[in-house]
Parts: sequence; structure tokens; C-alpha cells
Amino acid sequence: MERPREIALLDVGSLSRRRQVEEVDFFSERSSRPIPVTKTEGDGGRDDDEPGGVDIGLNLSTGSLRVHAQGGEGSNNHNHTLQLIDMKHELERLNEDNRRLRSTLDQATKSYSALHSHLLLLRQQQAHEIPEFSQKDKNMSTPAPALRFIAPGRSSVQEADERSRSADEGDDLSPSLSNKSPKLVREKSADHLSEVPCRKARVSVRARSDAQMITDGCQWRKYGQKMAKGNPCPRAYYRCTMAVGCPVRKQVQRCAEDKTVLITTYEGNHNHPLPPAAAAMASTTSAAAAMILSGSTTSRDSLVAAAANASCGSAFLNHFPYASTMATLSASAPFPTITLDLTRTPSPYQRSAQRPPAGPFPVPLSVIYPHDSRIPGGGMQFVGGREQTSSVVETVSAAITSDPNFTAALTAAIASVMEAHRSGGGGEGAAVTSGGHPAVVVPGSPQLPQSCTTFSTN
DNA sequence: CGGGTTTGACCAGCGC
DNA sequence: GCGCTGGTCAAACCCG
Repeated sequence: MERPREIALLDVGSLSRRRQVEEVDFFSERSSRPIPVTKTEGDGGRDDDEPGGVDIGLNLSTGSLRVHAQGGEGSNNHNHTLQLIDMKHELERLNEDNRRLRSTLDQATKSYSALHSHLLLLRQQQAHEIPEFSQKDKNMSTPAPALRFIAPGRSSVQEADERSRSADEGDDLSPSLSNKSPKLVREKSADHLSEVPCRKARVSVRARSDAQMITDGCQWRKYGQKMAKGNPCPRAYYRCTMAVGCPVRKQVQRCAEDKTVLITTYEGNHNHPLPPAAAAMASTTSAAAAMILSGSTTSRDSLVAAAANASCGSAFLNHFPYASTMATLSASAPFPTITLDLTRTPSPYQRSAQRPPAGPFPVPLSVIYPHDSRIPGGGMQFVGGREQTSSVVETVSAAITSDPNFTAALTAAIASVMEAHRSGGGGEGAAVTSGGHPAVVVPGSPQLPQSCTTFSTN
């Protein structure tokens, strides 16, 4: 959910934009009341805990007002008039800020709703189109293996539900299988892949970090480590241990080219309740999987469609101009993977405050086909747009906010952004403060500690 | 002692 | 069929 996440984010920061919104809201809705004056004539304390919080946040404005009022003691009427004019201007500015922030919030809320509805719609369609997809699949001339078993088109959530149910009954596979040896179970599950939805859609995130693994709100147990070809750094395999039988796994590996880059790949859906940060990650993987699975064919067109579907949440991305720009959707074998690269510097376009109106396709899709996506190693890459799903951003946000280094950087960045906004920012400056999200900060700040992670999803 | 990590072995998929 | 590679298992080990 967008709102709680924002609150959580702001909780870690030193500045609370939420409080600013509320406070400005108060002034705007009750601007006819002489609130600042009344406040300054009161006990002078900040009643942060007072219901309705009159004098919270925006210390700058209210503080200045208070000083003016106190300075007016013994001054002439002319000074008083000037102060009132200043106060009026200040109120107008705050009202304007409030309107902008509110519209931003509305936009984000609408976008979230639209995306959510679209996701539900896609899942419904998938549920109804299973036979159709199967037929399509048969007709496919050169189906990519990884996408072929996606074809049944059951949604990741459905799969998670079924897993959850089966977990309640015993293990994450059918009870009849649970009595067999692990190897048999594994074989059976592998066989199932041909008739069960794709288990291997992935969400991958690259970021810079010195840590072994970024904190993402989940508990993981390492179950293996391998040397991967072409990379001197070993790849570690982790399994979610927050619940028995949780199918979620992740791989962590340093980038061969740049060892400061950590690549984390998540795969699977959790079958248990999650803490907020982890829930965001889970929603990301689900959404990413749903997006990929909604492609359900091996054609470029359907992948483009999937990308377009994903762009429905682009209003979010408009607010996160940095993180939203680094997504790569790869249809290449073995698994369809969405990669979010937080290590690249955003382009000037991406840095700009352009914010197209909310809607399914606020900006033209920019899709690059290096070569045929059906050829292994091929794929498609979205460049400079906001085609990534909002939930990917949520995921990254979750990971970032749960990482102390990111949090510290975020706090500093928000502070600086707020300062810039205050000192004449105005206008599209709201784009920066609108989300209060780490996406504003992280990818474009080379000096910031970053972690590189890859998410995979079922 | 319980839970997590390490590490060699096993298995499946894929290309030649 | 064979070898390579990625993914997983499970016994041994470590640690609090």
C-alpha cells in the first residue's frame, strides 16, 4: 500500500513530509482563522501531540510567524501591516504547496488503484484464457523454453494461494507427494512445471553495497553456494525461513565487472504474512511475475503489451524518476526476469521534472530489441521510460528503507530536497518531494552507499 | 542443543 | 552419449 509505505519512509527520515502535508492542509482549510497569531499568543510550545496538530511541522513558516508576532510587540502599525502581508504571502505559498502535494497524492492513489485493478483484471483474464494460451502455445513455432511453461497462465497469486493451501495440508506439494523421497518430490514438481504456471519469473535488482546481502525484511537461510561460470565471485542461494515451506528463494552474487555491485535475484511468492518492507518486496515479485506471465506468449508483441500494462502504474514512477528508469525486462532464457539497475546514472530526461498526466500510457514506450527475444541471450530493454511496475519501485523502496545505509542517505537527501524546495524551489519541485521515496535519491547519487540486488518471482 | 553455514555430491537441462 | 553448468541436497561443522 502506498500510504503506509510513505509513512514508514518518513518515519526514518528526519523530516516528515506527511506532517508537512497535514499542516499545510490545516492552514489551507482553515485559512480564514487567525491560527498563527492565536498560536503565537498561546503558550508558545509546539503541540505535536495535540489532536489536530496545529503547530506541527513546517517549523520554518510557523517559526517565522511566531518571531514576527513577538517582534511586533511595541512596534508601529506599519511594521505590523508588513508582517501581516508577509504572513499572507507565506500562507498563500503554503496553500499552493498543499494543493500540489495533494494533487500528487491523489495522482499516486489513483495510479495505485488503476494498477491494482488492472492487475486483478489480468489475473481474471488469465484464469479464463488458460485453454486459449495452451492453444497458442501449441501453435508457437519456436517457443522459448522459459516462456513455454508460463503458458498455462495461472497467476502467481493463484499459485501462491494454492501453495499456501497445500502448505496447510502438509508440505508445499500435494500430500500424496509429501511421503515420497525428496528427489521424487523434486522430480514430480519439475514435471509439474509443464502443467503448472511458471515458477521462474524473476525480479532482479542491482545496486551497490559493501554488505554481503541487503536487508529486505525477510529471514533467509543459506542453502548453497556455487561458483558461477564467468564470475570469480560465488553465488549464494538463500531460502525464506519466515514460514515452513515458503517457496521463495533468492540468489545473491557480486557483479563480475564491478564487485561493488551486488546482484540479488528473488523468485517465488511468500505463503505467509510479511512485515511491511518484505510485503512490498513480495508484492513486487508477484506483480512482476503477473506482468511477465500476462505476456503468456513468446512474441515480442505480448511482451510489449506486458510492458505497457506495467506502465499503468507509471504515475508512481513519475514520482520516482530515478529508480523508475533502470528497469530491464528480459525474455531471454532461462527465466523471464525484470532487472532493476540502481547503479546507473539517470539520463537528463529522467532527471527532469517532466511528469506526464496519469494514465495507462503517459509516455511513449521506449523499447529496445537488441536482437530477437526468442534467441537465448536476447531480450528487450526499456530505456528512459517509466515502464517498470510500481511494485518494483516499492520493492526497492522497501529494501532501501530497511537498509540503514540507504536510510541515512535518504534522510540527508530528503532534508536537502526539502531545503531546496523551500528556498524557491516551488513549481515542479514537488516532483522531488512528492513521494518522499528513496527512488529520488538512490540511483542518482553515486556517492551513496548502494546495494545491488536481484529479485526473482514466481 | 538448535539453528545457520559450509561444502562436496547429486541431479537435470542443454549444447555439442 | 558426454561434458558443462546451474540448482539443490544433506552431512559436517560452527556458533550462540
